[in-house]
Amino acid sequence: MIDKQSPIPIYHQLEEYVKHLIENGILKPDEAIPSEREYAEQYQISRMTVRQALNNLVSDGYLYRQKGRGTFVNKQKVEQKLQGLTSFTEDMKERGMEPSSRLISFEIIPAEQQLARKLGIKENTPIYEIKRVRLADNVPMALETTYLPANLVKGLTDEIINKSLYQYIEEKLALTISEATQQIEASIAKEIEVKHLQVEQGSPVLLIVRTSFLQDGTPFELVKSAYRADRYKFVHTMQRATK
Amino acid sequence: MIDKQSPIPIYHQLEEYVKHLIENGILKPDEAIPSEREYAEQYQISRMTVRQALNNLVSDGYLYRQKGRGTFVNKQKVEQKLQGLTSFTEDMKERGMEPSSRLISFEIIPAEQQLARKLGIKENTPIYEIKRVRLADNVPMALETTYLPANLVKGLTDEIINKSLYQYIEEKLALTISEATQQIEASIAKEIEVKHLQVEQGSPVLLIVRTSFLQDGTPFELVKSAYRADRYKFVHTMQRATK
DNA sequence: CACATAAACTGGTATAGACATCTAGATTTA
DNA sequence: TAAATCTAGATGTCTATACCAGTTTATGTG
Repeated sequence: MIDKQSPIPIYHQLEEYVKHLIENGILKPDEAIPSEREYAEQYQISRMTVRQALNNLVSDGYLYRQKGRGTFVNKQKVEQKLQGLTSFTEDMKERGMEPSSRLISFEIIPAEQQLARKLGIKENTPIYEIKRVRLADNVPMALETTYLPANLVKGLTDEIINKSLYQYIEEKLALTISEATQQIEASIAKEIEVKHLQVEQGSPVLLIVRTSFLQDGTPFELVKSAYRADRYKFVHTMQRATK
Repeated sequence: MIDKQSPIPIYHQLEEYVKHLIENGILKPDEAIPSEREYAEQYQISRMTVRQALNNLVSDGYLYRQKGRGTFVNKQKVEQKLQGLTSFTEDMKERGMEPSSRLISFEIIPAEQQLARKLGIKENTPIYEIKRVRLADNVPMALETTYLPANLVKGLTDEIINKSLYQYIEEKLALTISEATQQIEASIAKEIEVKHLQVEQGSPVLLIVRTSFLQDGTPFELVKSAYRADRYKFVHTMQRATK
């Protein structure tokens, strides 16, 4: 199991071995693993070397320690999943629904001041504005408006939009979205939302404004969505920063 | 600088000291810090202890190492910040407002079915229920209800609640919250919210339900908050998972 | 001056041992 | 029986040392 002659560091070998046991369910969640001294004894290695291996697994979230008790296996992270940064399409599929779209409008307009600022471009720079009703299992779920700087995303057609905009962006344009910020607020459906979402006047809606950034930090798109509050909850998971 | 008699571990003292130098710009990005052997010599501590301190700073992103060259200061991450996992108090301070609370009720009740399930306890297990109006700059911002299993958090008094619940939990009880999931939805203010948030009937509110987990995955608290939609937007940042 | 080589650094890996602190269970004591 | 105490074993901290493997710099040598 542990080869002291190998050029691969011992701590790394042990690390991979224990990780393997966890990922294959041989060590179960909340089960105590052998103590540091046991590992050291069994493989005839130093306890500090064992600690180096286990510490790495702790910081990777595979294990947790309890002083005086032992070291235990963590529950398999439900999902490393895309921490919320998903497209509508991905999001709905995740929820077991069938996503679709209905294009309302698609045009090139000059960016008004606020929009220009958020997209990091000059005022009146041409941008695409795409308005769509987003459906899940053929029921209106959200009214979505996407803004894209025209210079970054050239040659957009309504055909592309109807297929997969994100796929086009990632594969054809070779642009990678690495980060996004979202603002989420509650509001009352405006007239256009009442109409397209088929809700009563005075109904609540969840407004989500997302700005996405490329790897170099360039703002890339801005999406404003109004979700039917009776059909959609925004769900996400967060980790606490290790102070 | 380093006090060997202190009950605070030496590596932690050194860690805090170097972190301080970085955060205050005394050590600049890409600047090499003293070598491990220099630190060891200067403070008369073992090199392994120095390594423990520096390793922590490396995994926290403050430093990076280059074999044979040295250890260097990382560019300050645009945001180290608590990725959204903040208390109301922290959140409001971040926004430049002065947080405060008004206790509405504080009692021990048996957990009803749904609550029990979400907290991973048996039905009718005693739990604390704490209802508070949360204020920012003395204006009602949210109505918040916190549920805590009584067996996990013993000896809670309204005095503690009025100071800092989280501080009490982390410092006195030595419990660390590592993860949380949130559900965010839009709704219309209910009667109790109309009353305490001082809004009109029919006003929209942002409902946030957060479940927090300890390091071992035990559900620890459930917080239901209703925010005034006209005063509060939920903001967060996400990274795209590296597939 | 140009170039190879050696020396003097750097961080990376590993050892063996010591003592501290915390936990859980066994044992003793009131 | 119940409470207090002890103890074995777990992780946490720390030391002193050794050697390895890269990188840089000084030192010679042609």
